[in-house]
Amino acid sequence: MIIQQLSESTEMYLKAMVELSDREMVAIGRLAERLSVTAVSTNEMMRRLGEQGLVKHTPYKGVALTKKGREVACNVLRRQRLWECFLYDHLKIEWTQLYELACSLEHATAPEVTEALAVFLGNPKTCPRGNPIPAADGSFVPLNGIPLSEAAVGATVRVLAVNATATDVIQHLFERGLLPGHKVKVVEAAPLQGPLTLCVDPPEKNGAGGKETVLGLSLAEFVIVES
Amino acid sequence: MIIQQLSESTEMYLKAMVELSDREMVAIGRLAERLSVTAVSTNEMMRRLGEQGLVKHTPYKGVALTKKGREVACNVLRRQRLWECFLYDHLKIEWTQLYELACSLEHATAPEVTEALAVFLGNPKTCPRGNPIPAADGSFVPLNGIPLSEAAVGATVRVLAVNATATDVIQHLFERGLLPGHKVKVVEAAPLQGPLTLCVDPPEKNGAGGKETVLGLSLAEFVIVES
DNA sequence: AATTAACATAAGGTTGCCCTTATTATTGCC
DNA sequence: GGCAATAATAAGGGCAACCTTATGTTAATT
Ligand SMILES: [Mn+2]
Ligand SMILES: [Mn+2]
Ligand SMILES: [Mn+2]
Ligand SMILES: [Mn+2]
Repeated sequence: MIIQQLSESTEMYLKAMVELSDREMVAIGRLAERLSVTAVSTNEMMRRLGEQGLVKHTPYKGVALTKKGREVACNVLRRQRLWECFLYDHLKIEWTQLYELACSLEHATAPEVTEALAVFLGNPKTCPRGNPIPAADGSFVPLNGIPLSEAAVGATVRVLAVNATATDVIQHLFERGLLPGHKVKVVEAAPLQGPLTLCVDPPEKNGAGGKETVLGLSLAEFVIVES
Repeated sequence: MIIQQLSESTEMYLKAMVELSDREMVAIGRLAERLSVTAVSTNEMMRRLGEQGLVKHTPYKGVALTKKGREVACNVLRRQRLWECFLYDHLKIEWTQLYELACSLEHATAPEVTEALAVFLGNPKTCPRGNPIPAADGSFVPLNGIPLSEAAVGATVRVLAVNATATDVIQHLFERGLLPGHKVKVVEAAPLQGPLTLCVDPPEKNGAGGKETVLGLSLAEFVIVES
């Protein structure tokens, strides 16, 4: 099987699919929204990727990655998360910028570089945003957590990962202390899909005495906490 | 002055110009050849870059970088050579692959990353291929050397840099020991633009007892030696 | 069963960057 | 001064990714 170079666009569509829902079907609309592209463009692209055997599109149901597509997608994830480690640990880049900066590098990284980088970093298992780094063969253990938006009111949970991709969203979460390792107590959930009221604390503390903050439910979806 | 993101193509044209002849005019044909693109395409591109104020095209004379264009070009060079240092010194990537691998990364590197990388590397002045690394403001001291193809017969000179960009050419030169620091004695130059006969030695030696090799003149142009 | 939101598809466009082929212009050289 | 190489320009295309606007189609909801 000859693996030709895939375009940045192609890689981003595949990565978005695996990020949105590993192994399940993804609605074209969700994909389009995530990539800031119209649904028509996404449809076109899914046709092209279908022809290349990277995705399977079931009209009116959604798209799913094929085995080959998932391999590519996981490899993109690997590259992006390895770069996040490097940027954070060695270049001291701000946490909020990691996703965006690594998202450029990921498409310009040859396999030799990816693997040498992994060795250089000591084969890390997790990126600074808390997500697992797929192995060279694409395998990885998915996080065993739930979105903060689904945590029980009154519970105190630890943040495992932050899944947002837009830098302004990441910034917003960061400013409220919502980073991996921090403890969060869900003080209150406003009715009718209203915002959450939270107490957020650094790791040592317990999410009770910390600063209180209000977080929209759609943003809380990006924060993965232990279940 | 708002600096919008320039395309990879644009950056490569500008970089090729500064590599071919800093501050002098470059013939469209030479540029086209270097980039493996037709002269017509190069002409088109020069029109576009002209409209953006990055180059000045004087028909039948050649193209030259504007001040703005040269700034961009030097910044691309900086990124590429910093990456070469990282790939070589920290990732232990093979010397022959450095140019190609760094040439991808250079276009995906934001200013924050470039500067943090420079700090991480200790602000190196030279890349593993021997070329100077422009400072953040674009300034750099050009190498004070001549192409090996212009060295006097009988002379023993030290290699300062290797300027080739095609990996197979770099490989060819590498196999013959033509790397920065090595000593070369020009044993003979065949007449009528014929090949050079060389003795190449590692740094300690003196380019006399080393292995003898024959090198085409067009390849010898890529090897910069002290003048 | 009808309605509606989401989705699919068709059609027509744009932009960037590449190509070929043909024609014209310039320049350096014999 | 004429010739050949080089360069420029014109014209016509291709392809990947995007877009809008319109028109069907499906499926979930009432
Ligand atoms: Mn990306
Ligand atoms: Mn490049
Ligand atoms: Mn069309
Ligand atoms: Mn045209």
